Amino acid sequence: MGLTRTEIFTEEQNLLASLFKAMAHPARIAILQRIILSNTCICGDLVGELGLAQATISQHLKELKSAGLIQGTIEGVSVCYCIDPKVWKLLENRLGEFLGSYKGTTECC
Amino acid sequence: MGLTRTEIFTEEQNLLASLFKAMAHPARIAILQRIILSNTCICGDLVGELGLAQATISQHLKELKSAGLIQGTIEGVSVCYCIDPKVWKLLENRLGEFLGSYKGTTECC
DNA sequence: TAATTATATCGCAATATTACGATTGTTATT
DNA sequence: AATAACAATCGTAATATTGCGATATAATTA
Repeated sequence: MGLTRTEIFTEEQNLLASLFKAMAHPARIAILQRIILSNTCICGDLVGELGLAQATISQHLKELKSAGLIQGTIEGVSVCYCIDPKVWKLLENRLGEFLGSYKGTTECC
Repeated sequence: MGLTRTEIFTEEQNLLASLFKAMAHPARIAILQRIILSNTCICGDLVGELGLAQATISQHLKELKSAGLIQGTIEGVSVCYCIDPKVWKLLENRLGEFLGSYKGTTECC
């Protein structure tokens, strides 16, 4: 109990859910927005800008990274993060497909 | 501790995160897909089709409903669920805007 | 009215998430 | 080599999520 039964769902359903999950927190949305804004990467700026502790930011970055949404490369003392274009495109495609599959034509119940 | 600090984020960030959260589970993706497929609504069919207990399905439906993604109307003994077109459109717009704000032009770090 | 059918809700156990202080690495500077 | 700066990890507490059996509620049918 208390454990998501991924085995009973399709690859597609699990993939979409995991991508959504990675973005299902305002801090992670904020981080993504910040990275997108200054296309060139960032790092510990986030700690000052969002009002969260360094450990917390680092944890959120880790989740975004393990979902594949962002990449991190060591840049001297700090770490530079940026969007992974490939995964972002995949996200756009899958999401567009999913959302677009609903045509709000006929009125329902 | 252990509580998301929504007060430090923008309306937009919290909204996006909550919509993502509502879809951040394979069962809820499956439910949405199923509703979209047979545009006309459904109900307890889900219990037979997904391999989850009735109480669990009901709980997931509740979450989708409280996120505003679906509507439920009583239809005799059973309940008929369907997509809420307004919220779905809003979702498409906000999400498209968010995802589209990244232009994978220059290579980063 | 009683029985049936379909859903929702309650209560619980297992697991996951969120947040943070403290500590541990890493690299750069002195 | 010692120090400083930055980020990752550890450990922990508080809270949330997931799943299900059992029970409650609501509407139909016998």
